[in-house]
Amino acid sequence: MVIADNTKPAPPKTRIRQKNEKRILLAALEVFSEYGFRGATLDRIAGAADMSKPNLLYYFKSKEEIHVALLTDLLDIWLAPLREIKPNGNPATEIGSYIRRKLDSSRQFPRESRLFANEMLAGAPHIGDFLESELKQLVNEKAAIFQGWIDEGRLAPCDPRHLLFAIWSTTQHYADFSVQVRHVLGLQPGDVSYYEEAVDMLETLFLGRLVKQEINS
Amino acid sequence: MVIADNTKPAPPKTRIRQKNEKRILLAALEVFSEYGFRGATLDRIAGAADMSKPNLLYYFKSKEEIHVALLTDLLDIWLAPLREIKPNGNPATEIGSYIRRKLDSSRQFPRESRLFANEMLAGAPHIGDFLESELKQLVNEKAAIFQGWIDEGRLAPCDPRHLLFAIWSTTQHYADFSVQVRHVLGLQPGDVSYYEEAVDMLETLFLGRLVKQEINS
DNA sequence: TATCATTTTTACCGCTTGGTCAAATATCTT
DNA sequence: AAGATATTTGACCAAGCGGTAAAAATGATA
Repeated sequence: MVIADNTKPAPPKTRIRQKNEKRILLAALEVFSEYGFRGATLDRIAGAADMSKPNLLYYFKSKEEIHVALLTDLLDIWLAPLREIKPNGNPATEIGSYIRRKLDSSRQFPRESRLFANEMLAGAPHIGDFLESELKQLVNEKAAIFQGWIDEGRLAPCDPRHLLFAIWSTTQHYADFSVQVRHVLGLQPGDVSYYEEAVDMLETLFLGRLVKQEINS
Repeated sequence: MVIADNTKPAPPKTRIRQKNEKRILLAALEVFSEYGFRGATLDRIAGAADMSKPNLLYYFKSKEEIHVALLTDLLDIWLAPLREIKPNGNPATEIGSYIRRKLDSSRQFPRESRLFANEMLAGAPHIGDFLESELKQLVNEKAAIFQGWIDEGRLAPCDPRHLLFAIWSTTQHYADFSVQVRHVLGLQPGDVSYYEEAVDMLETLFLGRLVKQEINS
């Protein structure tokens, strides 16, 4: 659905404009995701985009406008894996592939994930509305699917929303806390060889049985 | 072990000094945990401590000194639950109580958790050393315990370090992403009634069996 | 109460910040 | 090539930044 925007008529997208807006957003993503909104500076973003600050402000009217543009793109990326969960499949398949999609997303869009994390840590000042409307609704929708499986005895009784929290946190951890992961595992920056181990671990955790049952003495 | 510090002789801790240092650290924790190091300002911290900026700088020589003081306290809090894992117990008990300790910590020290998260997101510029020495060593030590259980067949084969990642992320999520949790669950700020559900979920996840086995057609 | 050390305030500094403006330059169209 | 348009630049500004210096106020001590 395209909403007719009755704001200022958007300037025509020339070749140069398209290229430079992309460059700016990429640079801003890098800086915002590392330092958060307040910690990021236009000078730094302009520097990362290899562009003068007034030139940058020719394409985006303010720091906030850049941030909003990034967050807007981000929300689609963030929601996409969740939207794909279908009620038809069986729990193991659906949850398993959701985990893989989220893990893929962490690997492919680590900076977007950190941007999102920064926004959460700051108390979601820009996307609070999104959280309590769009996200909440989608979560309830998908939670209903899980609840159906629970009622059918195919899933252990639990609050599906907390199950979603667990999937989000474990998968996003590899993007948001990548420094920690790298240091503990002894990996170089950019090395994503943790991926297979992570998939194995999370499948064992969510789909298998981690701890064997023991008969206590 | 107390190390003799050959730095400037520390000023005597008067009543007033003790009280004000505490006030400053508390205010700084609030501000740093919300905006990160770069996004936090001395004016804001001074304001939150209800104190003039020069007065604040009378107690701490620089913004960095306050940050370091906070991070130092933080690391003890962060490591404490991990240190308690003992090789004697059985997997379910040890992992279960570790989860509960971490979840308690998230509930009791949410700002410390967010401070830590902010430092990670920024690439751990101040505690990188800690990560690749003290933390890495402790993780390896505890991972060896888990590995022992795996070898004995009491724990599913997996990389214990990734198991630790999963525990960290799921428990810290309730502090770091509390805005999201609150919005999705429809809770008021400060409402920690999610706690029991979270414990249940995580125990089912880590100690029980989430998904029932099904015979595929 | 006089003396001294501690604490607080006022005024300020140099630098960085987000952002503006007009002029200069490059690009597109005819 | 000329004119219109889109882009880039350099000079600038007010506010905010981390931090300093010195005086003023407060507290402890004798």
